[in-house]
Amino acid sequence: MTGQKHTDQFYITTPIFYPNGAPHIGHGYTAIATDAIARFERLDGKDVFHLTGTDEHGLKMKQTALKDGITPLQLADKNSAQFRDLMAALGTAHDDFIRTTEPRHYEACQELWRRMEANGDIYLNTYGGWYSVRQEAYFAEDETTVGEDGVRREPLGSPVEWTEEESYFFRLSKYQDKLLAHYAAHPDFILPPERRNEVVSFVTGGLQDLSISRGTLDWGVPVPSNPKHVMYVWTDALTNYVTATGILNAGENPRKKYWPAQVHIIGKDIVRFHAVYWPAFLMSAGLALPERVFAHGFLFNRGEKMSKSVGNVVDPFDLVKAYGRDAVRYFFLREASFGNDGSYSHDAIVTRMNSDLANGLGNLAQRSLSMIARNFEGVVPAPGPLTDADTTMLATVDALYAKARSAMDNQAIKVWLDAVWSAIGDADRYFASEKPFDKSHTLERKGTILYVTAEVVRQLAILAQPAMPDATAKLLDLLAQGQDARTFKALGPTHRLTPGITLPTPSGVFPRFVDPDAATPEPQAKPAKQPKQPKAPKSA
RNA sequence: GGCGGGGUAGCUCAGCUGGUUAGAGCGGCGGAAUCAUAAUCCGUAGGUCCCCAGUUCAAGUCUGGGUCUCGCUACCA
Repeated sequence: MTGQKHTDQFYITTPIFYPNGAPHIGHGYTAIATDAIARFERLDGKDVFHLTGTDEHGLKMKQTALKDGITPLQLADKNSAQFRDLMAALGTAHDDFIRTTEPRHYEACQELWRRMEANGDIYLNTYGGWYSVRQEAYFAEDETTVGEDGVRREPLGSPVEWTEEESYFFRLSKYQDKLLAHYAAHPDFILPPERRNEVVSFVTGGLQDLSISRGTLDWGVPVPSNPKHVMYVWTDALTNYVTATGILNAGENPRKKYWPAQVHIIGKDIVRFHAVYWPAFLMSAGLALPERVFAHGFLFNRGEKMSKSVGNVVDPFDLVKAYGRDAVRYFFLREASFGNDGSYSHDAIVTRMNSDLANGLGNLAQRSLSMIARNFEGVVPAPGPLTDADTTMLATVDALYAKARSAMDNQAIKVWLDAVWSAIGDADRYFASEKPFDKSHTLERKGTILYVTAEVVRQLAILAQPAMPDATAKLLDLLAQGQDARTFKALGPTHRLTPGITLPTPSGVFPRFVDPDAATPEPQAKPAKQPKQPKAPKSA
């Protein structure tokens, strides 16, 4: 394995989301995964900078705004706020939320442009294509069809005509070999490997120069040397990662130290932009390249792609409302291997909630803590001599950090969680075989078993924090752990649970999910025809 | 067409550089236990590891062929 550099800084980004409409589950998935990674690194002692935001320029925004009778900026304001709300609902702890309509971003984009231009990589030429006046957009030839009337039309039916306009081009072709050399020298630059293969194959096939400005659009960042042109959307959008650090802006910025980023988390649909265009832009501008681009897969609703026409589009806010923030986070992170596609359904979520959370971690905590409460008046017992079973159990949980760390070196989120939950199973077996409830035990032996179990729960809770910040916080409260005792430094044999401390009255941390209606359908956003049964246990 | 992934127990999937009776979770079935949120533990379910042919003392794990499936094959954010 080839982990990342273990510096003390960790700059991680989500893609900036296109607020042309309301957020959907895919946005939520990316945000949750990125947040879990960021939290993990932060707990592991890194100086983390977690960035997210919205990408607000481009033709689509303009068209939607026009249709709604508002300005593009008004549309952006409205929808960008929804993405902020989503982050809040999911409990992400990002450090900055960037909007591409902010002045700092204009400044950075224009500076990047100037540098690429100064390096001789930008030139003016004509861009030709089939243009639809109505759509204000170009279409590839194979997207268009010639009707019986002899008129060529784009997919939505408006006529197109061959149009050529001035456009600035970026000499992408110049970077083919440099990119290939970079991929070769940094085998983990693009993960997972399947995505890397696709990119290498694409680049090997030859690169054409890229049209990076539009003269027919006014909703974007103006080209410095020619304000009649606006930067093409990817030139604008990708730059956000650099903007947020301030390295292309005038003045001091304590975040300048964060570039280059350790990892860009993206969906697999935008790999090329991040793994080809973006590094080429950066090379041209003389900036360092991010260490890694990690492309995750998609989550499908019961294995089917979400689509408005099928009517299985799920609102992430509804999901959080129905199952709770932590459960949704945990499910998304555990269910699918990060990088592969996965699927979700009401049944699958409920199974995870009940099996892994309520019956797993929740039950383990409850069965041990309630016995400490009853048998030791809530005071953590001092362990007596340890048996082989005790030391084995402790060794198992002590080994967890190393496993989690090496998994997360490659953003293998599921591997990390699998390891933690595997230890929960071990702890249940330990508990069942040592039987602290057995009447024949001395009080000391009983206390030892409960001590060991509570210590295991403590470490499990610390390790599970990045996935479920709320529930684990409660769990650590139940173990009377101070804030300073919750980082990964507190893992392992050197930071055992302190005997003699008094614990609060234990209470359940992971509620069982009980269907209000046995016949509850999948978590689909229903077309309004069926009256919806409230699924949230506590909603009216 | 080219390139790249996949096809393993009812379901979802692990199986690294080839090596004893092929694993986990969920579900099903049968026991045990009673600390715990009707939670937990144990046993079991007897799977042609897609098919064919090879290499090898030995292949799910390598080679060739076939088949099914998915992704990429440039300006859509």
